[in-house]
Amino acid sequence: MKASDYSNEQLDQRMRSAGLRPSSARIHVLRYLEKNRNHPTADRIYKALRPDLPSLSRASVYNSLAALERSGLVRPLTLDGCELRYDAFVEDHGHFRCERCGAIHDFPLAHSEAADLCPDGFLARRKDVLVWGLCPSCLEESAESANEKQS
Amino acid sequence: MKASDYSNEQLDQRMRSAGLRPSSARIHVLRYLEKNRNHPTADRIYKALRPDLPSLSRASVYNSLAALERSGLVRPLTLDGCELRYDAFVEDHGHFRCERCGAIHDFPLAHSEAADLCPDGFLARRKDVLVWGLCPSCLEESAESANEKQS
DNA sequence: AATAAATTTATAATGATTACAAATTTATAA
DNA sequence: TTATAAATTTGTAATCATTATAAATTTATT
Repeated sequence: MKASDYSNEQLDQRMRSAGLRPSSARIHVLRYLEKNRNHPTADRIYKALRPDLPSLSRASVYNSLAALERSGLVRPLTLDGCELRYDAFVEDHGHFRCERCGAIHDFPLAHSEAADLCPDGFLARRKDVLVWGLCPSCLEESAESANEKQS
Repeated sequence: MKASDYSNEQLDQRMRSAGLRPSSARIHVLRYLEKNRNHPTADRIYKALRPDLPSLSRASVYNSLAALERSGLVRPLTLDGCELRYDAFVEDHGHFRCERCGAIHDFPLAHSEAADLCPDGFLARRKDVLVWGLCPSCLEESAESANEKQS
């Protein structure tokens, strides 16, 4: 993504073509999500924007996220129990959460998988795939510690 | 599942072999989840058990669910934003939510899909797949109403 | 610049979940 | 069985995320 894509004019245009009034709060929230692809919560976004926008209210962040979601510019996801996170990457993709280090990795869903990921006779519009397990570096570490025990 | 599987002795045994102390609250919660495969929330379970167990507290339902989850006897899932649901069917499977009628359908994950559902180099331990869309009967209805408009 | 409509703000309310300490239940050993 | 220690349950208060609300502000339109 080019730097110019974060300009107000660019975001303004994208919101207009999505049928959304480009208010100040919405622009800031969307720009934050474009720059921070780490699935932040509403509260994290609020706290991050606050220093530069002292008048921003928590409710505006929630309102903006709801509006952006309705227009398809961002999508919600749940990683832990009961807290919504948001993602400006709206194409279908999977999320991998490492049980050891907690890191989240995005991964693509191959077309065949995505198509099959739904029983016959059902029409799939959107998919959320969340996989828990061990990421490569944690796998390596646990292999090493197993070796140490052996030798 | 046989009727005998709901007996206290059976549930008692399953909990013991999972390394869990078979307390009264846990037995009732697990039996409810075995019988009601509709992904109930903690509050739904609490309200359903209350009439027969007037002394049951909401906190015990939460505690029991947490203990059952730790032992792998039930698994949590999120269907709507911010409310945990529980499932006594712990094998990997997908959930389909109809955007029109709201019904939830469980569907199996084919082995190949399940195996591929994770990038190379990662070790998958558990998967959650949630698909939104239209179920067969709602698809049919929307096709009918489209026909009416045409004719 | 004036007006109407939509959005934001600040705050209160709600809903789900967790924390906590006292009371009870469960497991273990005498 | 009874005594004891450990774990669990209860009831309540506290917390955390989110939604509701009404007044103030901003945005789009005339």
